[in-house]
Amino acid sequence: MSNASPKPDARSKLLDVALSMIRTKGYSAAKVDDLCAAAGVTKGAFFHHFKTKEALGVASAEHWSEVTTALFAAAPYHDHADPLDRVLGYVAFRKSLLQGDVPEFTCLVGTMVQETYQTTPAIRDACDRSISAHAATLEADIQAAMDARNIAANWTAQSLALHTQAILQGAFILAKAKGGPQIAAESIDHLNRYLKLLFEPDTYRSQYEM
Amino acid sequence: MSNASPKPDARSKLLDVALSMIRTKGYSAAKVDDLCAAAGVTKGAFFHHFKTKEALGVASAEHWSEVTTALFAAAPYHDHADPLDRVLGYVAFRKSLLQGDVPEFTCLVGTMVQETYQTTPAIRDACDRSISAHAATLEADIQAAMDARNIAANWTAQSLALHTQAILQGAFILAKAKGGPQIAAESIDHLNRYLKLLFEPDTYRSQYEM
DNA sequence: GACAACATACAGACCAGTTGGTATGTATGT
DNA sequence: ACATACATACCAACTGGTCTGTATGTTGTC
Repeated sequence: MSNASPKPDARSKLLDVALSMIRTKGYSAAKVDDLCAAAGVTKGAFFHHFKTKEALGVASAEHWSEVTTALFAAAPYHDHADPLDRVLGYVAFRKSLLQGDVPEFTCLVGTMVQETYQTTPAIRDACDRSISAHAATLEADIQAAMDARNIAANWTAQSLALHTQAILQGAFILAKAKGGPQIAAESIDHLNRYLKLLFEPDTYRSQYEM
Repeated sequence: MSNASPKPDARSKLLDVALSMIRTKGYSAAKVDDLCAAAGVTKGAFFHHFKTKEALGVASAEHWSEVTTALFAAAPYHDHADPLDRVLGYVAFRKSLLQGDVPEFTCLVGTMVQETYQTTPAIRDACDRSISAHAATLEADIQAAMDARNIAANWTAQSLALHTQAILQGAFILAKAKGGPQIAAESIDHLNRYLKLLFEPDTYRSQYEM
């Protein structure tokens, strides 16, 4: 999967174009000819690198994972000493990503899984791996925050990590329906509020007087 | 829109089939021929009732609104005297709907808007109307709950109502990725917890000892 | 000269939409 | 009571374009 090939050409151009086009039009509507034209390559090149269109779907999800993993690994919120600050920093970072047009900040795998979960198990599984791996990076900080505060709850760090992903995915759907990121930002604010209520209810309530 | 015609045939069969097939495969992958075969009608009938496939998409969203409006109007949670109980009852009702296979409990318009928001404004707008109208029914109870408890917050009833919809839409995406409703149910549990923390923090905390 | 990385052209299936019909009912006039 | 005109609902076959995938050729590199 991870190759140090020094000449990124047709394959990576196709993958980059796929990330953009599938987020814009969806997987089914992103036709092979469209992808080739947008990438500036021919169909021969496409089927040289990908056995089928489905294989491109799987590879796109894996490429998405690599791109986003690098993005989040480089983000500054990891520097906080307190794990809760890292969790809240993650949420703030997600909010800061809501820039540009809707296709630019929405999630490839969340889009793709909706079209493929019943018909194309290979793509669904690739999307699941991408979401779950990302949530796992957050789960570690959530668990550390729970341990640091001796929180004994009837929910798990994993379920909360996945819940944050659900909120983000749902926020993207609303942003698509409403044509802009504002409603998504408000949903992320609610997520931030929930996390503070869970981990620091007293501080939060005195701060906001509810 | 609402007609009391006593013999609706091909048109309503096509709409019912569309709700099911689009939720299963998505809008693009639901081909006109597939829809006709599943509905037991011919293509001539299809294009007699719908000028284009896009028109079917719009009509499907409107049909979805009618079906779901009736479902929620008949649900028992409206009977509670306390508006907060109605809100929490709504959430519990949503959780109780997570039955059967994934295509049976997921949302048509949330699925469809992801494929159409950039390419087909008429469908995107129909999806937005469906989501927003549903959220508005919840917003009234949220506002009443805020008034009843004199809650002065830096969030609005509308943003919270839409946030619940975001969580549900995102929960559906996770259910699709993971192949079952369990993770969606856990996300709805988090939503329930958030609402209790917002509206009844003291009761909630003594109850669950966090 | 073997192999990878392309390009070109095309096959065969698929697909949205059209055409030209039929069956049935209904409004109107006489 | 019946004829004419018209509207609605539907059907089967077809059209022209689109789509994924293939077959074959070319070029650069080790």
